[in-house]
Amino acid sequence: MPGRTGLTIGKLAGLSGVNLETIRYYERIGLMPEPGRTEGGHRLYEPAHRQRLAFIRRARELGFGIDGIRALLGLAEPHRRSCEEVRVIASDHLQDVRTKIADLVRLEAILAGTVERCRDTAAAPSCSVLDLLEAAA
Amino acid sequence: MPGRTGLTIGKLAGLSGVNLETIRYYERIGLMPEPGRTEGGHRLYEPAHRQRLAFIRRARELGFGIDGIRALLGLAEPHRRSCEEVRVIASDHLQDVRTKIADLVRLEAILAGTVERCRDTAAAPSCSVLDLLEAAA
DNA sequence: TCTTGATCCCGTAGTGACTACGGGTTGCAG
DNA sequence: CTGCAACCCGTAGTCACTACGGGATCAAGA
Repeated sequence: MPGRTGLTIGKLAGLSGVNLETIRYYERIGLMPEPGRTEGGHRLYEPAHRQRLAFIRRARELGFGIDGIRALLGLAEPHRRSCEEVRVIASDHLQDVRTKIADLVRLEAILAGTVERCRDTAAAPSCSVLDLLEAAA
Repeated sequence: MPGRTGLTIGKLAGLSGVNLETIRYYERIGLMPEPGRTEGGHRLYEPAHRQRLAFIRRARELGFGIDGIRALLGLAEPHRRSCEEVRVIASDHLQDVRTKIADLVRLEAILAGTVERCRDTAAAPSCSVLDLLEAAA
């Protein structure tokens, strides 16, 4: 009887660094397949599940959204791993990341300059941060 | 009877560039004070509301969260505008922004390198993006 | 004055990607 | 065989909105 093999969800969570509740969530939304169960109904995961979860985790760390990961997982199937399609998804995401960086860098310059002025005029009657926020558009 | 003055919520939304539903949301969560009403119950906004909403909008654009804005609004009261407290909030936020930038820049390097390799090996048997995601931890 | 159509009302539910809670069941070590 | 950790499931909460729906109100034109 091969029913004894497999990791419990808690063990998988510990090994993968993914929250237990998050694993169940991934199952609910169809990102992780339903694993086998013990007689009592506890989930039992096999190595393939662990690999898939690791893939998902790394993709999340790289900032891919759930839909992007779903697409990547589809393309990662052994038989039709179309590098071109994968590259499109990844470079779209790369573009998003670059846009976000540019936005944040602009923000950083504004905030840093304003906070710096604020420090200089610590005893001054007005606050440069509030001035920034209150300035007429 | 001074009940005629004021902007409707739609006008305020148009002038401020803040979504009408968002203005009502700000009122629900206590970020915007309740305005006066017409006899029929429509909101009527005065210049002070418009200024406060502009403040909120600019702070949101700078990435402050609702709680941060709430704190800033408290400190922006005319009598006790403590520049020091304001500076603390703003520089905390600045630190968050810098951390986010650093994370995204790391991400960008990984993605850009991988996508580039992917382009090079367009006809190769494996895909560098998938390799990245599938690599043993 | 009446009608029409734009605007506004309110409450509720949905978004993304989880996280937390609570009350009940199962598994396993001692 | 007992006790308690781990697991089950469904639901609700998070953040900062956005969308929807069915009804009321407003202002302008005929």
